[in-house]
Amino acid sequence: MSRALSAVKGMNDILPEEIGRWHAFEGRFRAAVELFGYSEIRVPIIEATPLYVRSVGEGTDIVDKEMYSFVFHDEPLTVRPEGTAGVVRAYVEHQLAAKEPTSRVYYLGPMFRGERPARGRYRQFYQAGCEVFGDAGPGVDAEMIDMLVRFFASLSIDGLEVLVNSLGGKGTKAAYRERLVAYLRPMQAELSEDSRRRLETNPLRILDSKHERDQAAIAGAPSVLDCIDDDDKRHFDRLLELMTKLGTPFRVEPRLVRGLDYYARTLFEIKGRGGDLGAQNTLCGGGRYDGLVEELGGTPGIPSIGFALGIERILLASTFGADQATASVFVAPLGERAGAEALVLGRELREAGIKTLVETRGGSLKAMLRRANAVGARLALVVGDGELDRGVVQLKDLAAHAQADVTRDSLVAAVREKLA
RNA sequence: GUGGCCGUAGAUCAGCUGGUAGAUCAUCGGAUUGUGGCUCCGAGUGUCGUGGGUUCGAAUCCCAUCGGUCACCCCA
Repeated sequence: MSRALSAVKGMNDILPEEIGRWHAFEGRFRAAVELFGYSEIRVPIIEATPLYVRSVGEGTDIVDKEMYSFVFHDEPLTVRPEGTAGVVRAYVEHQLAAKEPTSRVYYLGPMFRGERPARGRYRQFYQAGCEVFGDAGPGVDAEMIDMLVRFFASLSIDGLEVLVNSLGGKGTKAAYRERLVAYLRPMQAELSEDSRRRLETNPLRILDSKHERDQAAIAGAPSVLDCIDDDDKRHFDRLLELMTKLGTPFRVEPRLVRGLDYYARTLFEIKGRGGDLGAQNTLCGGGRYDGLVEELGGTPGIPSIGFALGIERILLASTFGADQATASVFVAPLGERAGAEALVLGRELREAGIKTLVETRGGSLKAMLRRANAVGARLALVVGDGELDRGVVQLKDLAAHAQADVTRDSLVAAVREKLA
């Protein structure tokens, strides 16, 4: 539909009819991660642009072309494209490292990236994520992945696929990068245009290319796992051992890389298949970013790991039901006197904690009862002149097709009993 | 950002090789002036995504544009 005013491309309204599933998801997510000791942290949606340039990294697509950046009173600002950078900034700024040995936080909220929208990919999209600071793993790594797999399964998402890899720490990451470039350079003529450009800017990303021209080159590329040092290797092997012990399904994918620079060591991604999920089937991505706290000015040596999951994608991939918001009681008044009384009745019921909808528009009784059914009410209260004169209300059990007059005084109790 | 496909009532769609619109569901009303979910009857709504062009005449052809979607890309 074309209107004079419409939402900005790639940004969507979440309407009342859909919000139930969002609430359901949010509730389940909070419950699931709080069980593991995570506490919510809320950080601003706008941060200084250099924060993202330094953490996500120059040469990444996010920083190079997808950020909503602007200058406000001479200050370069960016609407957050991801959640980790802001959380790390807050962790460093408030010196949480000095207050507790490890910190576990989670967040929930909108992120913004100027990509071309498609199913499961929007310019304003919602992520939920967790971060753990101060634990070098690999126990947390395994616990975190297992937590996610179980959480997704509880949401009845099928076809889950867990991919894990290790990029190695700072030193080995750089060494591998050189080795990869040395391998690819001789065959650069055969590579796709994008990959040729990335050879200079971000060679690791070439491994992730689905371009047909790149497949042969990628297949023969040296594996990161052959380049990582002994420490990294021990960490990774222990992670796999723990996941096996937990029974968490996984697949080692040596070509798994991410589009953000801060990752090091453990890297994982969880994909889904079912539901209405389209081509954008990565439900969750995460990994270690051991050097980031120091990079952003925090205490050196504080390790960290985290993940972010895409809420829209989870909603597309799953079938769990919405939180119900329908009214329990529908009040149908006939006439003006009853209309006034209906408001009073409604107030009494709500004060007793009963979800009540008063038909303030009036109309024929037939129409009102139809509406009572349509909104999913369990009980209807019919009030007309006859009832008012007798000091009663007609209490109707919609499912049972039964009705009885109830005195005004005993109404709340009678309704309670019916709903119990 | 590049390329393909699509865009008709609130929703899903029909409308052949051009003669200015229909179905189903939903909505609302009615079927003894106060009793519902089924049934029956009735009603309404559309600048046929938008703008321009071809034509006596376009939802139907052409161009552009916007939006959606798929692939690339990217990633959640």
